[in-house]
Amino acid sequence: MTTTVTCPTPTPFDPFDANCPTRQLLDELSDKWVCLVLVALGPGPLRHGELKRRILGVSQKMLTQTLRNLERDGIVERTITASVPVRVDYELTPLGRSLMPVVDALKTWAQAHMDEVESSRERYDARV
Amino acid sequence: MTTTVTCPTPTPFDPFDANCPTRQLLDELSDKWVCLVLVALGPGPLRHGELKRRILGVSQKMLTQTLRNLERDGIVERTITASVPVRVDYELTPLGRSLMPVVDALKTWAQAHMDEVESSRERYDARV
DNA sequence: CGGTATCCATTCTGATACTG
DNA sequence: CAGTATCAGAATGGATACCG
Repeated sequence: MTTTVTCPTPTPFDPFDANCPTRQLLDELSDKWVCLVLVALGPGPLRHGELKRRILGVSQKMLTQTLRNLERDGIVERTITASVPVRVDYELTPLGRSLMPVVDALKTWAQAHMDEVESSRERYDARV
Repeated sequence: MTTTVTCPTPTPFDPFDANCPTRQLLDELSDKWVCLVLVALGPGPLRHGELKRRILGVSQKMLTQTLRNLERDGIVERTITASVPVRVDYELTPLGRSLMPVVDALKTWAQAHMDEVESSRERYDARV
């Protein structure tokens, strides 16, 4: 006889497996600019140039590349308004908004614990 | 006359500023292996080899490098037991445990929304 | 077992120039 | 304004060999 157990989280996806698609997705989300872009888009749509000015130090190339990936994943939506010059807005999709709290928590954690991390680094570097 | 306003979150740290230390910290946390290492250490201490077997596809070099960074930041603690051969355990510090829910949420999000992301990608790739 | 050091191919990224 | 194309230099990461 066979017994079937109902599991509360029946996800077959396992990022610990190198070949699971979630491994690659996690990798993509763990990108230098993803967190900042998503947090920046949290309050509402922004144009390319506005994003670039908000996220100091990002190059146009990297910003575009990051936005393209997020658009492809369905996390960000790109809207083109035909005008002269053309206007392009980026905003979070519902999927993107579901990710927002997560990346925002990451940013907030970094801000909240920066001091602790810095003093830990000093201690670490001192004893070498 | 000067009025002082008490702010609930008086963090002067701003990761949108390229020179803020949180920018670099966020960058470090957004590393390919950090999330997996922390999630793996969630349940309890693990040896180097155990971690390597758990996180399929990570090279010894990358695992060591990731662990060193996390140790330096005070997120992971490294314990050496003198024996033959030597035994090295890694475990989350209290600071690291405070970060756990965040990275776990990221991993869980990836698992929960992998299907949506994949179908979005197919749609995106189809219209090019 | 855990770790370091070295070598080397690959990838990444910023700068620059150019298009619609 | 938004974006693409190109190219050279930097950073990355894997493989390998070796140490305590």
